[in-house]
Amino acid sequence: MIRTKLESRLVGARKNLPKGAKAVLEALQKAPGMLSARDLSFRMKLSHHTKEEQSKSPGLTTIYRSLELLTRQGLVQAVSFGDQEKRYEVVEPGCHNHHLVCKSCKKSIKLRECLLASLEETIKRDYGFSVSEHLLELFGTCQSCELGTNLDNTDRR
Amino acid sequence: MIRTKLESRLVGARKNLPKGAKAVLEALQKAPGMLSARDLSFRMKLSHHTKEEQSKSPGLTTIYRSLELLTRQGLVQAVSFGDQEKRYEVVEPGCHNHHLVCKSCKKSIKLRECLLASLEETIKRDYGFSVSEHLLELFGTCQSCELGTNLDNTDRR
DNA sequence: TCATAACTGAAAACGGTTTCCATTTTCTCT
DNA sequence: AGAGAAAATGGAAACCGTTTTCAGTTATGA
Repeated sequence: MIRTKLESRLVGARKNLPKGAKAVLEALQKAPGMLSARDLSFRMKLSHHTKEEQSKSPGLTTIYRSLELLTRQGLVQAVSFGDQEKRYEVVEPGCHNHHLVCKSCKKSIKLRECLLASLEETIKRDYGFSVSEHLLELFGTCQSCELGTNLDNTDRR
Repeated sequence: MIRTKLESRLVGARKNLPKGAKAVLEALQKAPGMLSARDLSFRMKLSHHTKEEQSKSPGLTTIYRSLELLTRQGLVQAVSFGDQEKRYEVVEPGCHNHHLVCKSCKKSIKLRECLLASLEETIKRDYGFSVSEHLLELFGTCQSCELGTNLDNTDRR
């Protein structure tokens, strides 16, 4: 069977990811929240133990490339908070999340559903505009920070 | 009367803006849409005619500082589309806008009202989270691009 | 008018991301 | 298994928007 690598990826999807991308996906799955590329690189190095092993974890370039690939495949979502740095998280294939980001403890809560899905037809009606993508992140204070009961200072984005 | 410059700014608000900030605000008011800092710098230079005058238009540093000041005062809004570059636009003091950004003609339409205002109490109820800020931009295709009737190619962001 | 605070701009630093390019790994077909 | 092609990789450099630094200028208030 003649089939380019690109083609088999489209068929096999996440089965035949390059080694680097697999490693990135795994690291991202283990992570407690969203990670920047640099965070990822750091965590992946730590998860190896000997110095030799550490040198085996993918370089930043590969991490960026893998994130791009995984994002294209819909396995990972890039999240932008309006600052320079993008964060990444694993998603249900093809789905996306929005977040409540606590400005105090920096933790983020995933919204259980996309608030905009229903609004997009209203927009089509009112503005004649077909929405295909959107950016939505909410910032504020989470319950435990508001009540002062939050004892966990982990900066867990 | 003893009053620091900072204090009088808080009182006089937009009256006694520094020269650079005034110029930036004016340029932003004249602009057809959102402008990046670099766009602004470019346009401000063009709006002066002789070489000598051009050298009088504020440098990039001052532009960034002015934008920061104007944003703090609520006269200008920084808009993030999830890419590197921030764009700025004049707003009704203290208000904010969201946009429908056409991926084809790059023009953006201001939403007539904030779609989230009503949702924020739902969020408080469902998640115990108090939203104080949010990021919302919508991307897709505007009516004239969809119908193929858009003859205007101006990249007017 | 003098002293101080505010403002400005050029250049350098910065931080996240992308590109370049030479090397290594993996795949595919015999 | 082996040869040749395609894909993947990593370090260094480039990039790009933004911020900082610092020295000089301008405005303000007593």
